[in-house]
Amino acid sequence: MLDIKLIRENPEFVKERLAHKNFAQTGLVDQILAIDADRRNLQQKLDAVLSQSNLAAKEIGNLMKAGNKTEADIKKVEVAGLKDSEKQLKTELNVLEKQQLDIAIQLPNLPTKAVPAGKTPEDNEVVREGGNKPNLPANAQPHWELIKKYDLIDFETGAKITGSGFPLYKGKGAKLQRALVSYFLDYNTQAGYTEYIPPYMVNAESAFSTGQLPDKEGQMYHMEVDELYMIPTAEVPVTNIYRDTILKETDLPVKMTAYSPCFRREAGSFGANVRGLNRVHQFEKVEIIQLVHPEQSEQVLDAMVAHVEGLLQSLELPYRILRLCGGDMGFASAITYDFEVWSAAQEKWLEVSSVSNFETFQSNRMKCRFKTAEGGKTQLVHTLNGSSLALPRIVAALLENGQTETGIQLPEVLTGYFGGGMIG
RNA sequence: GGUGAGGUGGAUGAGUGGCUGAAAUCAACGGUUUGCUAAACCGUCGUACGGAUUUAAGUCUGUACCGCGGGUUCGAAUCCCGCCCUCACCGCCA
Repeated sequence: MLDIKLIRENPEFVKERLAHKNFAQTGLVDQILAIDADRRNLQQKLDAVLSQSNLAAKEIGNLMKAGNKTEADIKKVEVAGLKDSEKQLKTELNVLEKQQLDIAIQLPNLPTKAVPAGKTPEDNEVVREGGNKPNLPANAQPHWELIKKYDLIDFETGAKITGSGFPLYKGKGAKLQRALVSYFLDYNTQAGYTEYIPPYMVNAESAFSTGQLPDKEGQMYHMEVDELYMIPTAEVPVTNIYRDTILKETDLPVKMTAYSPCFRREAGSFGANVRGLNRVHQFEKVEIIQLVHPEQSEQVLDAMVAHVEGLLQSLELPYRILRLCGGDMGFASAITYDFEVWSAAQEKWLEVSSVSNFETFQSNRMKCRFKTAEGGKTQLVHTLNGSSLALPRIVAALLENGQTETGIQLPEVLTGYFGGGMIG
């Protein structure tokens, strides 16, 4: 959520940045300003009335104590008139506050100046590429064939148990998941991230704080009976650890990592893009999250990008890093880097990580602040997060890129976790 | 699911209608003392939304908030109603 003070003080800047994000309804900015002005005006009136009745109540109390009942009764009649306008003003104020909030939550985060202009994925900027694309034999197979060949995942039975997009991992396939999760968590904790196992369902308040509600309502599984949502990412429960808190400046940065299954309805997807592991409703992911001092967030973002890049390098996968253009970025993000790995057999790039700086967008919703060491002022922290990493497409790339005549060659770094270097 | 108890500031915890935005203690922060540490002593120590003033840090000021929402009353942390949550015991269960 954008800070109303920023909108108030710099509306033209806000509009310009929203346009950069390809957000059409810049008229909302003028609307919210008008409502904000009315709201403040009304609050002043209400406060004045409340102040009067507070004073009157005190006087009545004193009169009663002095035994002057007649005077007190006269006062009471006076106050009765105030109560009516109090009630009316309160109602009006509530309406305006609600209207203001309604608009505020429709406004996406502002992109930073580093974000390239553009509307579609084609406009994303390739920051750099790394790793080597393998030379596969002519008969190289896509991962869904390899999965069958080595009996790693049973999609059909998963569909029988639950529905399509709920993979049933089996044997070495299951073990590879476990190996990857363990390796990723170790890699993250060695970099100073504290490991968590969060709840996998969250309440509406948590989903609102990180920006999933109301923007992505339809993308989450929703337990209506208990009014809970299955998490689409560990980002939601883990970031919410610090909802409604005021940290000390010395507590920053807070670095957290968590493995969780992720649940996504992805109602809109179809076609070849959903083959195999390319797009599923339930998948495993290890997430990294940081809460940092606003002055640090830019360089922390770079550090997190480097962190994820190092992880991909250790997996010996060919990858590239994209800086997303304004139009392709998420609602809550100020700047996002996407990581893609090269799927050799499908001959296309698969997104495996998304690292974002949300600046104060989430913390403003969450009311996560810190007190400065000097002056003791409270201000909003910056939040950042990224996948480190999402498993399915990593597995797809590992299988496709590692395929040989004799089996699938895994990167060296996994052999200890997997208990061997080959599948097959 | 049943029964009982309870939700007050960072923590413990007092407060049953006006003197309470809230005692006290602890923690934290600043200072004095000290060779260093500790102790002792002094001081500071909630948040949000507004307003005034200041170049600004700030200062002054209004309102709201004692789990959440509503009600009674001139006046509510305190009384009433609904909801949520926590704890204990029982039941069920990995």
